[in-house]
Amino acid sequence: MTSLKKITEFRRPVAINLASRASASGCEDCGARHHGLCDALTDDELAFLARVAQRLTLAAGTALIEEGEPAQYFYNINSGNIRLFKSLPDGRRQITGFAGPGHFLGLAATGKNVFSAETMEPVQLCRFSRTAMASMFEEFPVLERKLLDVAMHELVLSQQQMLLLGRKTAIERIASFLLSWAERQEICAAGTLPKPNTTMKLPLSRTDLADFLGLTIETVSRSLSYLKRDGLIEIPNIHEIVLLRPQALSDIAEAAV
Amino acid sequence: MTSLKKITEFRRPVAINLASRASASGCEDCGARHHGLCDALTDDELAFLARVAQRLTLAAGTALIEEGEPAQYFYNINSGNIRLFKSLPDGRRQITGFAGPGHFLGLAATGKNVFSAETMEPVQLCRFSRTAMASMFEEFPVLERKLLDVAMHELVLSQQQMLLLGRKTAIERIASFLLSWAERQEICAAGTLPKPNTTMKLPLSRTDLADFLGLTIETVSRSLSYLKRDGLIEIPNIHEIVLLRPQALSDIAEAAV
DNA sequence: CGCCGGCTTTGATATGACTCAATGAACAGT
DNA sequence: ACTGTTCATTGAGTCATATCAAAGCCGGCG
Repeated sequence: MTSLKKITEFRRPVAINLASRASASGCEDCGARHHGLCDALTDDELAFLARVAQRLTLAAGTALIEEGEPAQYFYNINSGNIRLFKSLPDGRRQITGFAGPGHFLGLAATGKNVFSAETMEPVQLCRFSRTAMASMFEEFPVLERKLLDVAMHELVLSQQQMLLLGRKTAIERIASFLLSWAERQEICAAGTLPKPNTTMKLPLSRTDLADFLGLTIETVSRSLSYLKRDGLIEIPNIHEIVLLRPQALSDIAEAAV
Repeated sequence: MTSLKKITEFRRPVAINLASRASASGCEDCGARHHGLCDALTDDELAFLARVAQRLTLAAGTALIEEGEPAQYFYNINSGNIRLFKSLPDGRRQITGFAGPGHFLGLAATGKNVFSAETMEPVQLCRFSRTAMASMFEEFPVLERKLLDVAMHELVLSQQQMLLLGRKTAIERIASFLLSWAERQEICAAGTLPKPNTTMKLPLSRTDLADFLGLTIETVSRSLSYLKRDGLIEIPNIHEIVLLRPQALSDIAEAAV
């Protein structure tokens, strides 16, 4: 299949959400509801996936993709969260996104990884070799359409993040992040606000938060304290946040005038 | 075609490079060499494109896509450059990318635009209606594969830009930009440096540059002056830059230690 | 229980980039 | 050539965030 070969040759590493229904990979939560992005996979597709996939469990803090290394595998996450990032030689780090249950980490079949990925907690995932991936696409060309949709969704998120990193103040970044994280956790529908007093989990360290928002941990901490003092949020513990006044957060996030 | 309908419903607005060879749209330069990303279109594809496309010429400064407005068309650029950006209510603006000859601006067939686009100079382009686009995909499903490739390439660029916006200093941003712009202009192959003393066109105002790099025009100007003083670049006129010492620029851009 | 080590919060100071302001250069129209 | 307009450069001062430093908190483990 020369045309197939071409695809894999040209495909770049990238993090996308396959939003597979369930699971070949055994994940109970990988419904199409993830990002509401594309249809669930068919049973045929799932069965095929089950045959070519390799299941793995990784401990927290495992580096599964390293920038600059040859890209060898595709991953589909079942449970747990992964951070994706790029680094500068002097150690500065920018987290470019997160991948959670249902997300898909596609790698260049040839070429090198252009970002790194580490598990933030114990992670269960399915790994596909280059050839398994290729045969999957051959078997189900419709997958490409689905991948295209999710890749485009990722691009939309990237553009939002560029606006945040390039033009928003520290407090605006924090407010924006909290709301977008709520959307990501499907606490609220895309484009809507969560209800007041909604509690959400936040499995990120302050360092992760800082590296995602282009700030320092001190500034992150100060901004959160500020929001807390003003009664917009509550922080019962380090991994939970209560959104007391989402509308007020939104006003800050979008710099409403 | 229900499946086709679904695609268009879910497709998000996004700027991608179709890298069409040339053209239905009459562009002499739209070779596959653009980004070296995917194969040229076949003659069949080009002929089909010619039938469904609508050719337009736009004056410099025309707003062709506005964030929040309903998305109606797909565009394929023949000549000229377009800036893509997002804005905050108070006027702060972040340019998220540029689209030049051969690039493709895809719009959600339903839904709203998530970014705005304006021509930076006179632009010739082809416009496709939602239905024309849909029939094109129906006719040539392989287009989706190509779009997937270019969407992934755009994601790679976005990730680079996030690192730049979140973690680089002003001078590093300028140096990075100059080199990536050279790559974009195909003055050098991806991943390589241009030859010393290479001259390149830079059809951006300082304001565009600032809004792309998350800086102010003053800081952009100062950083360029600094590079000029140190003999890394030459600025014969506002729309041209000579890269005297690309390696030195690269050392700054990548924060080599 | 109590000490230790890592992470977070808070405080004090420094600084890179922004803001405000003036000057300079390029260009269009008269 | 002159004038007005717009955009770019340069300078001076300010401010938001980074950096440096010191507590505070919390979980693990002896």
